[in-house]
Amino acid sequence: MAEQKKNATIYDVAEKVGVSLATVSRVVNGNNNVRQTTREKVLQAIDELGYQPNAVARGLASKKTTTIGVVMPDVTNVFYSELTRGVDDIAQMYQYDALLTNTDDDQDRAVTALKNLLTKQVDGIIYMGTKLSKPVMSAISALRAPVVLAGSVDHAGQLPSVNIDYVAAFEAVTTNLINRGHQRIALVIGSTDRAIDQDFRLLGYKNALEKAGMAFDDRLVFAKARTYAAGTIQAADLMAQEVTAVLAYDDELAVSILNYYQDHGYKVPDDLEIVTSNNTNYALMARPELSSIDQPKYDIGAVAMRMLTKLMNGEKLDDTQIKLPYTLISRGSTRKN
Amino acid sequence: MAEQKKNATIYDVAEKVGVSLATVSRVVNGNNNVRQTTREKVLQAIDELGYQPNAVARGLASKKTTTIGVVMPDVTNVFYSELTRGVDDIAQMYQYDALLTNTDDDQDRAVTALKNLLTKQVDGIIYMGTKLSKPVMSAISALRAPVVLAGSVDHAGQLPSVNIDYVAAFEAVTTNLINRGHQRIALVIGSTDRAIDQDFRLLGYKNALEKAGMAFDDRLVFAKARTYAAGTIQAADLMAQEVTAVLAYDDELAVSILNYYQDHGYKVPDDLEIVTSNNTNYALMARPELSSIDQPKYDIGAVAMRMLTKLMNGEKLDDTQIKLPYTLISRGSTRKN
DNA sequence: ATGAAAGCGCTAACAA
DNA sequence: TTGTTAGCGCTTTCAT
Repeated sequence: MAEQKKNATIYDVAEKVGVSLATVSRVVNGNNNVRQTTREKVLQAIDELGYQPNAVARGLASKKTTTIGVVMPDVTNVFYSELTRGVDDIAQMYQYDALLTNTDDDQDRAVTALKNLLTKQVDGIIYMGTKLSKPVMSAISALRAPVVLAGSVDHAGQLPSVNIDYVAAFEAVTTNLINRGHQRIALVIGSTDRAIDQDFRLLGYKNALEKAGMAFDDRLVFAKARTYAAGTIQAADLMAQEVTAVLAYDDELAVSILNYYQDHGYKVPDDLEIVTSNNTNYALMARPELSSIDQPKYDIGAVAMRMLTKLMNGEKLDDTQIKLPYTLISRGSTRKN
Repeated sequence: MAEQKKNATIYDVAEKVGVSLATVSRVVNGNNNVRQTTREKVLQAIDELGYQPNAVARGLASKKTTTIGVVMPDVTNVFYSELTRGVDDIAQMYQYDALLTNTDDDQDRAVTALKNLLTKQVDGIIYMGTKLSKPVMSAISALRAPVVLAGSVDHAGQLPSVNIDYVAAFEAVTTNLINRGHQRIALVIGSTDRAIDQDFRLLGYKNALEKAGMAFDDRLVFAKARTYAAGTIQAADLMAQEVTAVLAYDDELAVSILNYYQDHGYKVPDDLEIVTSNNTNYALMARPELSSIDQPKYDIGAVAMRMLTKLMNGEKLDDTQIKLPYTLISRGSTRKN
C-alpha cells in the first residue's frame, strides 16, 4: 500500500495539455516562442501534476549540470568554512549547487577529488587548497571546466584567484612590530612549499626586515601543522627562541600560542606581542583579544564564486588576479604604537 | 589552437576493442560475466583513451546519482562543520559526493533546498536543521529519498536520527550544579519551538529541578540567537537575573557569556559557574577552559551517513533512533564537586 | 508559434 | 560470455 510517488515527466505535461514536449520544454526554460495562452495552459498543467524537471536528464542533454565543485582542506577550519559560506551564498543566488570535498590538503586526495568532480560533469570548481603541487596543477588543467582559487594562489599565477595582498599585509604587520623595537619576531606560517606561504607571507616578512636593515634568521620561521594541539608544541619552540613578538597565519594557532604563554606566566602584550591573520571569532574570544589582519573571508569566497559564474558563461575576465582590501585591527594583544 | 578535450565515451572504448558497449559497461561496473582476456583488453583501451564514465549519463540510466544532499543551518558554525566532516568522510568512503546547502535554519530556505535536491535526484539526504516545521516535514516526506537527521530530532520521532541523549545530559549537568548549592541556574538554549530544545534540553533541565524539589522559573530560560554578539546581550540579561550558574547549548554563546562576566569583574567559577555543551575548540581556548558536555560530533555525522548508506541500499535499520554516548568534562569554569 | 526527431552517454533487460 | 535494443528525461536543431 506504499504510496507510489511516480514523478511526472515532461511527457506527462505535454500529453495533458495536448502539445509536444518541445513546447513544454520552452516554457520551462523561459523561451519566448510560445503563445501566451499555451504558456498558461502548460504552466497550469505543470502545477497540477507537480512536475519538477529532472536535473540529471537536463544535464545530460544540455551538458550543463548547474553544479560546481568545492575542493577544500577542511570544513572544520573556520577560515575555510567562511570562504565556503561566501561561495555557497553566491552559488545559490545563481542557482548552482555545490559539491563539497575535504582533502586535508593532501595532494593525492585533491587529485582524486578533482577527477571525481570531472566525472560528475561539474560546470566549474572553486579550489581552496593552499598547496598546489604538480599533480594537482595538471589535474586542474585536464579539467576543461573553469577553476578559481579562493584564498590561494599558484606559483605561476596562471589560475584565476581571489585573495588579499598577503605580501603587503605581512610586511605591514612586521614593520609595525619592528617599529615598536622588536628584534626577535617569529613568523608562524604553513609549510613553506606552498606558494601562499613561501612567495607571499614569508616574502612580506622578509621585506620588512630588509627595509629595516635587519638580518633574516630562519630559526624564527615556524612552519608546522595547523591544529590547536600543534600550536602548543610550537609555542614551546617559540619560547625557547626567546621571541618577543609573533605573527601567526592562523587564528587557532595564535590562540594556542597566546594561551601557552599566559599559562606560563607571561604577560601579553607586555612580554609578548601577538598578531594573527584571519580575524575569525577566535581572535575576539581570546583574552586579551587578538590583534589581526582582517581578510574579508566571506567576500573572498563570494567574489571567487562570482568570477566562476562568469567563466562558466564563457565570459572573459578583465582581471583574473583579484586582491581584495585588508585591514589591520589593533586589539589587546599588541601595544599601541 | 585551443586543445580540444573531447571526452572518450563508452562507444569509443567499445569500438577500439571491437566489442559492444555492453561489454565495456560490464567491466566498468565490475560485472563478472566477462572473459578475463577481453576484460584486460577493455581495461587497456580505457587506460589509453583516458576514458572516464560520465556520471550524469549513468545517473540518468541507472536512477542512482551517488550523490547525497546535506542541508544544514550554517557551515560556519563549528558544531555543524564537525558533523559535516564526519558525513563527508564516510560519504567519500562509500563513493558518494555531498551537495551542501546552508539554510540559516530558515524554514523556507530549507524547503527550497529540499525541493532542489529532489530535482537533482540525490540518493539521500542528511538534514541538520534543528527546527523541523510542518512545511519542512512535508517537503521531507515528499522526497522518496531517505533522510537521516544528524544532531537533531523531530517531535514525533519518526525520522531516523543520530544524537546523544540530550535529556540525560542536560539533567546530569543541572543536577551537578544543584548539588553544588546553586539556586538560580540559567539554561541557555535555542528557540523553544524546536524539538531538540523543548522536548530534550529543557526537559532534562526541568527533570533535574523536579527531582531536587526545586521550582521551575521560566525567567531563567534564555532562548535567543546563537551568535557571539547575541551572546553578549543575553549575558546582560543573565546578570540581571542574578544567576549563579549557566548551562549553555552552544560554545560560542558560552564563551561570550564567560567573557562578558569576566570583563565585568566577575570571577569564574567563584561568582559564576558555566557549562557548555558542544565541547568544540572554543571551550578549550577560553580562559578558564569551559566545562562541557562532550558530544561525539564527528561520529554523529559519520554514523548518520553510515545509516543513510544502508537506507539507500534498501536495507532495513534495526534501530532508527541512535543515541551515541556523551561524557561530562570538568574544566576550570566549574568548581569541583 | 509549434512539432518531429535525433541525440546526450549510459544501464539493463533480453536474446543469442 | 557477449551483443542487441530499449529506454532514462530532457534539450536542441530543423522543419513547418
